[in-house]
Amino acid sequence: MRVASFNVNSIKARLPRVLEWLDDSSMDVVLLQEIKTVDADFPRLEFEDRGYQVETHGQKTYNGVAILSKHPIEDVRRGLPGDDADEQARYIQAVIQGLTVASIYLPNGNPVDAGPKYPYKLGWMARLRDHVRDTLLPAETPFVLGGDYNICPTDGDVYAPEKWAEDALCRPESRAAFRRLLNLGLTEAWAALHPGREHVYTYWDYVQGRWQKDEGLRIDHFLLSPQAADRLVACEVDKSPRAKEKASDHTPIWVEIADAPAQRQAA
DNA sequence: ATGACAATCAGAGATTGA
Repeated sequence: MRVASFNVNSIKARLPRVLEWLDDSSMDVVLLQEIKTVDADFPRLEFEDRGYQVETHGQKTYNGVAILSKHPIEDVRRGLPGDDADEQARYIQAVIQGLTVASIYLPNGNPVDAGPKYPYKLGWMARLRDHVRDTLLPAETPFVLGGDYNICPTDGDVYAPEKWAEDALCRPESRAAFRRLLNLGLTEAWAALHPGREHVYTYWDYVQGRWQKDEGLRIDHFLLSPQAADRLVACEVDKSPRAKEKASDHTPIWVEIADAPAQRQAA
């Protein structure tokens, strides 16, 4: 099963781009971030016409996540547990053919020095870790958490690390929180399959020809449970959508998860 | 230090993003 993650930076502004990419790629499941619309205004018919089921967790103007799937979607959960007062739509989870998937839009966190945004980011990461530790891992089932993590795990994931050292995407506290998540026993799919490979990006700012100069950041990731990691066969970044007119500033990343092995017969 | 660019809401310009 192929699962992609794509921060579209507004599903309405990006609809033709996303549809043409869906037609060209062969994804079973697509995790979207920054749909920037409420559920009622999500263009679901266009996706249903292409054979995708649609589940959204939207919000007016900002954030918003969604799951598209060619297979039935079960047990949908909206919102990250741990703070009932948090109204930002950044997490949706579901089960598809026995695989738990989540679409994650982790807070950006800038500015670091002032205001609530950086504490909110670190708090959100702590809540995600709690959810993984207390609910997802104990189930001992395969899961993939895909999305825009707004974290550059290492300096090799940044075009100019010295310029970004104090940014919320690169700060030591941000990277430590990301490692704490991995240290629960998760596998970061790209890093696992492309060890040592640097300067492969999933985001390029619109300004100053960043795309043309390949000055980007790797901030979109897939984190896999042990049961999913055992079945991981591929993880790739598809740069082609970023080159188009009216592109998102992100490009899709996808993983291929092998079918579950047949149950071993009792002796 | 600012703005480079894109999107939203609104119907101009502020806010957000990474």
